[in-house]
Amino acid sequence: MSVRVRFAPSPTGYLHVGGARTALFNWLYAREHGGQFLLRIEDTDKARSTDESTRAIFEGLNWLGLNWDEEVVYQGANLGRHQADARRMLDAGAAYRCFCTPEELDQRRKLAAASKDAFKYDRRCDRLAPDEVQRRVAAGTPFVIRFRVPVGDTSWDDIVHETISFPGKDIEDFVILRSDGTPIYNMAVVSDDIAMRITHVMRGDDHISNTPKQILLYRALGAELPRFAHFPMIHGLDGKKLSKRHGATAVGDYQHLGILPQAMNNFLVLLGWSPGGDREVMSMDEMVELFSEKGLLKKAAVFDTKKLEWMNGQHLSRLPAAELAPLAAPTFVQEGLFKSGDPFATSPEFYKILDFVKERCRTLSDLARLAKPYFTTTTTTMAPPPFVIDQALIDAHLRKDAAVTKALLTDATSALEALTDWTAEAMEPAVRAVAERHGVAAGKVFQPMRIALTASTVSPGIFDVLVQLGRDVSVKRLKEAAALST
RNA sequence: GGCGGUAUCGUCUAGGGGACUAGGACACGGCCCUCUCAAGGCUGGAACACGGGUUCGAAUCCCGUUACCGCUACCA
Repeated sequence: MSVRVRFAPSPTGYLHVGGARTALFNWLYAREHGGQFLLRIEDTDKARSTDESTRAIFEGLNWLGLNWDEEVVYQGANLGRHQADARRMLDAGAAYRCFCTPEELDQRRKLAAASKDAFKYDRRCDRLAPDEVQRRVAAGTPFVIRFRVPVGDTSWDDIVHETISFPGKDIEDFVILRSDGTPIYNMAVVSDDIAMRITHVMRGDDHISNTPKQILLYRALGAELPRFAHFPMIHGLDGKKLSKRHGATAVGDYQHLGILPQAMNNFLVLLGWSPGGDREVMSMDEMVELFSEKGLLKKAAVFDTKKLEWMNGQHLSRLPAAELAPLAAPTFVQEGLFKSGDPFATSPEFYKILDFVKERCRTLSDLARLAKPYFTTTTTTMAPPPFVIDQALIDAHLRKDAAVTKALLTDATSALEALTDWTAEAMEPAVRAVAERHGVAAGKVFQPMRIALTASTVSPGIFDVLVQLGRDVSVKRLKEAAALST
């Protein structure tokens, strides 16, 4: 039978990195087995669910490239089936009506807590005489439907944990249908997973204690059991469950921080899974190729953004410019370097700039910042950004030892202008000779030149910068800087 | 409290009874490269939670303890 897995988030917030990791594992598992990866929105908690969250989940998944098969299933649309399944269990005697009110239950729970006893529903309503039950139903007394947990242990062979077992005595008769007729989580999930013909239920291990209940429901419904896999949680740096306190936790946050989707996936896939050996940086294709349930880990992992950034830098510098360009374009648009849809975003000129600076970047923001000085010609939608050197940089690099710096800059410029070949090979000896003539280290010329040419203390090798900028722009900037150096 | 899960450097992890003087990566420090910053190379510090077994031999298997995490709703 073909593998069918699903990612089933509730739309109560943005797509969390933990959820994204669960989605990724499911997606990878489906790809590994040539199966289907389905998406189900668990929107049965009307109070907390929002359309905005649903959209955010779609966006997050799309950005990560975790495309799903078939139509999205909205749990709320299946209310009728959930009720029918609960009803079926009631009719078959696997469940019973419970007339205890939430207030009564709450009180009994508190009582149990006070005497340090574990609270468990005492089944009093299951002992009601049939005619009493009928009388209360006829009288319109509100009731919930409770599942009658059978005696005996419930266990399963978990894909990541191997055998997990729960004694029947520790599972209470749980509610499957509320007094307003809506299903409780476990009921809805099982009903939907059966209807969607899910073969592998793979989720966070915070669902381990739900699993025996769900297994019981499958049995009562006469359905075949799926295989279960429970992935470890992702924690913050302090070892606690990842939350807002830890800063960015939504995948969208990382997208805006300039993280590449493949780097995000690569980082996430290593939280709870290992290909074995020393393998770390992988493309999506390699992840698909390498992924296997064999490497699934049991231990909770800590989300370390430092490593994510490093990972992003690795992907950034390995990606061919043509592939990087569409991912980077939105950041350049945001930085005002060209407008959305500008053909420049797919031009060889842009690719050349990207290849020129990408190696020294960790995020897309770094990329845009470092690339800016090389936007020297008009794109089809924007004029080149104004070239201005920060006053602080001028003071620190151009006006310190102003006389010397000015002479160095002027002489270097003349030497360069005299060159017939505008190549790094021709420039280097010429500029070094200038430094030598002034009796200073070559770096004394290079750094002011760097400021002059890029308005930054950071750039690729200075002669490569000169080549990239071209003769006219280079000479112009050099002369402007020399003028500033007084 | 009850039940369940987990336990290798600060973090992600390799390891599956002898290959372990426990390997790699991030982070941190040093050195090299070098015109800056990255990248890269070399290098330093840094871990098998504890206690019992089993075994000739345990990071690896078993038991217990401890710690941490999760669940314990007419939430999902």
